Amino acid sequence: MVGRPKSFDETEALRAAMLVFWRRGYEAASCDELLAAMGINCGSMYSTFGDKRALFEKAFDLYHREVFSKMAGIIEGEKSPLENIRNLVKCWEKGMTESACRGCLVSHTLIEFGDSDDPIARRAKTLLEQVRLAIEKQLRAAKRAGELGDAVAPKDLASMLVNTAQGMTVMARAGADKSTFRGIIRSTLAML
Amino acid sequence: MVGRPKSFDETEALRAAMLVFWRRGYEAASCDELLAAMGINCGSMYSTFGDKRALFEKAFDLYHREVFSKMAGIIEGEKSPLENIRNLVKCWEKGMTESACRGCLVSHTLIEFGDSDDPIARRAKTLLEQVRLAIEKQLRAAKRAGELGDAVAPKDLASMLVNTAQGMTVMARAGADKSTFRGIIRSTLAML
DNA sequence: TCCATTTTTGAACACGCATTCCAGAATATC
DNA sequence: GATATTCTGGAATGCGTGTTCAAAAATGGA
Repeated sequence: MVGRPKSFDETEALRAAMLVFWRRGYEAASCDELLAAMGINCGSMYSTFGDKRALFEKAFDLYHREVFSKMAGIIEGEKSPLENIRNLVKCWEKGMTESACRGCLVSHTLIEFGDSDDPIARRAKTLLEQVRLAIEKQLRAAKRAGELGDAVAPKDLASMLVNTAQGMTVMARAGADKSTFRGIIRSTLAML
Repeated sequence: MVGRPKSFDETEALRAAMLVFWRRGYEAASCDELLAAMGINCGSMYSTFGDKRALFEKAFDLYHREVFSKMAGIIEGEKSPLENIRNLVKCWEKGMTESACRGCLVSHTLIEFGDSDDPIARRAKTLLEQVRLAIEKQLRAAKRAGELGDAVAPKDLASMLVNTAQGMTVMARAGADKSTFRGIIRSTLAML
């Protein structure tokens, strides 16, 4: 390989872009803002990632790998089924009270692209459904193990938990403070 | 007053615009789409409402009056405090399963304007906080009346209920079906 | 040192979309 | 019927923002 070497790390730039999309959503993230965060200029971005949309999809991939894989690991954790779900909820609390990027990129994507038949919307929907299914599976196991009352419907509860996570994205935009999130989490844990 | 009379009903046009904003959000609602729904053209719109932003604020007002006032009425209903809150949750279910415009205009507004110090964002935040407070008030009354267990924290539960409503806006964009919403509602009602 | 190759830089471009503008149309008053 | 006034239609405008492009810069190999 000959020629001028890249002056930036591709993955680091992508991560910086992901953080901007995470905070701002797709539309609101202007190229200027993205490029400033990535520390490169448009030429480099376009030759490396394609265009804004392609960059977003790669950022979405990264989010998928880093954030959702971590979540899947917690759901399929080593403790008892119910304890794993409780840990998931606690992990959400952490994300909402400690991280600078609060909320969820997937929620943003759904709000922005949800009513179109855009492929990225379908991906986001699938992702959500996978999480719901993983939670439901554990709740069923918890029920079998007697950790959960007979009256509880695993599917309903799983939908509700996913819904709670989505809600907190909006609440984060609403400027909800830490104590609000702690209250939401406390109430949620009270069901488990 | 002399001159050519308006060929459209102002309130009806505004309501049509509100429905578009409700479905699409502010940015995604193009002028073309708005004008088509309103049944007028840009000249009439600009002379009547100002510009797109002013139109949005008037639509937000209308939403505030029609949707949130109705909600406030349910919260301060005639039944017992807890029953009122249960009715509110059931009303949400109705909104998510029956209405063509699912989700909440306020949630959209928060997602789009939440991280700016835009006045419209502040209005949306205030609105949400008012609802939370109204719910909390009823939950306190319910607790005093012995309708609610001692372990329940009214503030936490109120935050959680508001959060649930916000979540369903995202879920609606995620194309969640009626049974999903019914499940969420069932799980929520199980706490009350 | 010179060439081939790839990346960087930032100004120029293109395009969509909100907005404006004005000629024409509809009404009330005189 | 003439005039003043207000509304309508749609083409034209302007602006913001994503995208392109060409020249300059940085490397390895001959």
